Amino acid sequence: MQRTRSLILKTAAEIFANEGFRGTTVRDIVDQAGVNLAAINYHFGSKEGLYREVMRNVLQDFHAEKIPVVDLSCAQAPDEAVRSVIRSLMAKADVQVPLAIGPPLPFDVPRLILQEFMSPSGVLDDLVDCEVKPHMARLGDMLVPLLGPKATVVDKIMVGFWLVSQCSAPPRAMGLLVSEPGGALVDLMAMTEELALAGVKRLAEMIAERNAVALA
Amino acid sequence: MQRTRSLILKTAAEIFANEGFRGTTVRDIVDQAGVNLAAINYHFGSKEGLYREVMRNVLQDFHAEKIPVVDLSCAQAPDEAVRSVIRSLMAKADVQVPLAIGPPLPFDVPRLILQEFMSPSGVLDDLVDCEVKPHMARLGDMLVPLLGPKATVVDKIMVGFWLVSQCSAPPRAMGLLVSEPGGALVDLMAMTEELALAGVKRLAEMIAERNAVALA
DNA sequence: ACCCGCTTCAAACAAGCGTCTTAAACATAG
DNA sequence: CTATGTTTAAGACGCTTGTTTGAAGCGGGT
Repeated sequence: MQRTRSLILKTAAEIFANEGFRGTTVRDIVDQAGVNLAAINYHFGSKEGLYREVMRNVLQDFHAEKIPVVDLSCAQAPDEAVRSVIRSLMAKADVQVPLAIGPPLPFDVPRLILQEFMSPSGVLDDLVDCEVKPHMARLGDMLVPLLGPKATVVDKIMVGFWLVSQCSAPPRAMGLLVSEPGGALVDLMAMTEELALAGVKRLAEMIAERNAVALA
Repeated sequence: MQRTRSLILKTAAEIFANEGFRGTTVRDIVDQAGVNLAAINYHFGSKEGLYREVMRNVLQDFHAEKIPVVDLSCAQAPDEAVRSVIRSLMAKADVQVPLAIGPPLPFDVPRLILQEFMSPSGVLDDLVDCEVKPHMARLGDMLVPLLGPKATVVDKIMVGFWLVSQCSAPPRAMGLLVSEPGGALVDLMAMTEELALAGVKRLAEMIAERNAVALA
């Protein structure tokens, strides 16, 4: 039975996203998951092993859910495709957004990734090249008509990284105000979507422009 | 002589910005600062007290260095004023940028703040209203011509928060690629500046627009 | 029934954490 | 000089951390 295993994975992803790798304790995880303390080391070898597995799963879901958008709509309506991805990236358990593709992930994926960006654990150093970057490049693929034919893989990865950071940090920062009376509540997500869309298009333009002059 | 005290403050700010509050140990700080372990509790009472003091100092420098820009240039050339602030915000010890105003702070201020955004320590909960938000509002003041006369304090704070997050998360995320051959090295900061400028103006427009319809 | 591999459990482990204590050196001002 | 405020030193305090242990529980096959 792997019920305990998946329970740990689900709970750990949530807490890792909230507290980061170092800020999370294995006892927090097992308490919230309602499993035994030793289960983590039994199933994943160590806290690091669990973190690796969480990231692997996240990126897999990431991959599976985001890719369909690319092919179907980048021909005519790239804006709406990008918007779908942005909404997906912003999907969070306690801030539900209507999604164009697939069910929302039960935790804040970009936050999980951004936690790793902000204070790298060092655990994923050997995984980032073969796991993380390819998935980010997929996000950049969507903007290939904007990036131009000379876009490198690095360009696409950069766009993906930018997009992920964009969908987590700004809404989190601004979200600290929603408790205020008169604060922008419902339009926070809409604003983020608008800004991310405009920004990612502008970023793509700048990259395309740079590649053009580099060519000459 | 309070040499030890200021040495601790300087070193702590750096490590807090890199590792976050929880990821930082007092022994890391005293080792790197070359001072005695008991010095932290002597001068600041506790690790939390040190963290509070670091944040207080950061926000003061913040205040002192950013405000002059507002008055002198928001009349004719708000773009350049915003750019100055953006460059200041991006200032980092190991990524020097030419600054329009004042010397660069010796550590990554927006990163320090964003660390707190991403996984709140709970230490600053009582300070955020009377310390953090006013300073963020100052950043929003700069865009008052764009925000319109109906802009609330909350609007300005939101713009400030957005700007801070914008100057740390995206360049950090994209910066993970600069080691790659063919990656965008020098233009990373320029791109961030461009995107942050365009974004903050767009954000201000959206807020002004919302306030306009709320009025009607 | 039995044994078997897989899983769960409470308890304990060593190491690291923030903090506190006591002591002695050092500086500076009155 | 004395007196007061800093700084260093070394050690220990509980507590939390990630990890390990050995026994107990479980389910299926012969």
